[in-house]
Amino acid sequence: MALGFVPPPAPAPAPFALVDANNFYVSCERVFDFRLHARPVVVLSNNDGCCVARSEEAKALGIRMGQPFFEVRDLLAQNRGVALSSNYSLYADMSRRLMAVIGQFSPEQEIYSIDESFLRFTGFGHWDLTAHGRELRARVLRWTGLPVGVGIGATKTLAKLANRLAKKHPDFREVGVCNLLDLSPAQQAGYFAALAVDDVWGIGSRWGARLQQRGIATVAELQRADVDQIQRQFNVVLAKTVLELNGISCLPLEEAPPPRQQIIASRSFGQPVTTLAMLSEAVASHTARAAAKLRQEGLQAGLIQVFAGTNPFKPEAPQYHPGATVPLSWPTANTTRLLKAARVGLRHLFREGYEYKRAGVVLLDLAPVGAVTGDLFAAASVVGTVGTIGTIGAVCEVGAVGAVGAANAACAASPERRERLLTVLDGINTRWGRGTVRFLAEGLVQPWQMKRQRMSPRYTTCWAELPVAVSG
DNA sequence: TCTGGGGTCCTAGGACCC
DNA sequence: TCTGGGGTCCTAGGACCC
Repeated sequence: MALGFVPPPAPAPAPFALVDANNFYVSCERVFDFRLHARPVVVLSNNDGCCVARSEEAKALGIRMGQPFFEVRDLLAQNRGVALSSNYSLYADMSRRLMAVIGQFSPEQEIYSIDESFLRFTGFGHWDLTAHGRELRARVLRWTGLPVGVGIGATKTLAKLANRLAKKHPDFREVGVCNLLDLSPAQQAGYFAALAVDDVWGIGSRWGARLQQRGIATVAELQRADVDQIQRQFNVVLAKTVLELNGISCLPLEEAPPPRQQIIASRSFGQPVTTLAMLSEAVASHTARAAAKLRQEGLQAGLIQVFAGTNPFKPEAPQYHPGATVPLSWPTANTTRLLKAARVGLRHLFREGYEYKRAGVVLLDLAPVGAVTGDLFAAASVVGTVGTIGTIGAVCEVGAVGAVGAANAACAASPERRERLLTVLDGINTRWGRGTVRFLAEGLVQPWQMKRQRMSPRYTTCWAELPVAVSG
């Protein structure tokens, strides 16, 4: 017997695209310096330590992601290669432009990283998404100068995989777009059988090796794997990956970034540090940087962790990697209070007799300003709670370079005045560059600062460093 | 001589409580 | 002689990402 009501077919789930720039940092540099074209180029990590971006020519020389620079210096020199320090002001600004153009191709966009963006195509049923992807690619190149790859699939994981094919596979590399929805199941199976399992988003080398031990070496084999068994032997994350490979969407598009859980600021030193005084300067500098980021995002921290470490690549030297956690007596975004707390943590963990190579701070227990109860005893604490970590009364040892008087005045002043001082300080540093006005505790000479000897100009964010066009 | 930095999530195990 | 069990919270460690 037929029922009177036939439910309408469920709408087809919306497909995803993943767009990302090729060799992003290198491509940013090439936009402004034609001499970098058609030769090996690498961009180095902080401290000019490792290669974190490589041009195709550099990859062809066998230079690996994350490879120490000193290992490839000669090889690069022999091949007319160029190594550049990373220029984050430039990359962040280029990223902003890139994301704006990509966002013109769907109202649903997730900015996933500095050079990657997901799009979702809800209600694009009648569109030729492959052509849409080609137009995106052409417009990004025209408007920003950056080459991108486009992968399209039924889930985020499949879109990521398609993006990989778009960049690597000869069938797609020319157009730079791979749309899995265009392929028959048999064609798709052919490509997936040729891809290694650790080409899948979320599967690194460790799990790749473990999967291989269990006879799962290719993407096609992982796609056919038993989900429950994967969940038991690995975890729920990998089980979701298997579902996603089968077109069942488990990872939603995150258009608004989830609330941040922590802010980390740390650096390796340009040269080893042995004294508490110098370590203290470095930690103060990282704390000030983390605090500025905290305010920029409208957050307060309830906890600060300080850590330091010796050089793990020198195992013959005594190793020490301590950390200390200091709770704030109430949440704050005030640099002076955080500096005081960080200093307490550092004094606690510091031991003589080690060559420190790195230090940093983590801000935790983050909450939006206003979401947490204010300090009931703020006014009284200047005199009333000296001795407790982070009380205002103990903070006034800290001045500021270039604004010493103001900083000290504000330190003892009302909460409103202290807040205003920090706003002014942040404004100056945003306008004139980080460190223009800084706290005395951060040090004047800063001999521990990282190496950065190969920086390109901040072509798009600094008036003094704009590229100049010369005729003739 | 020379080896980055900033994030997230999951799980296991211990502490603690009733 | 004999010593529970379940729940929650926290942390450390391990995995992943770019």
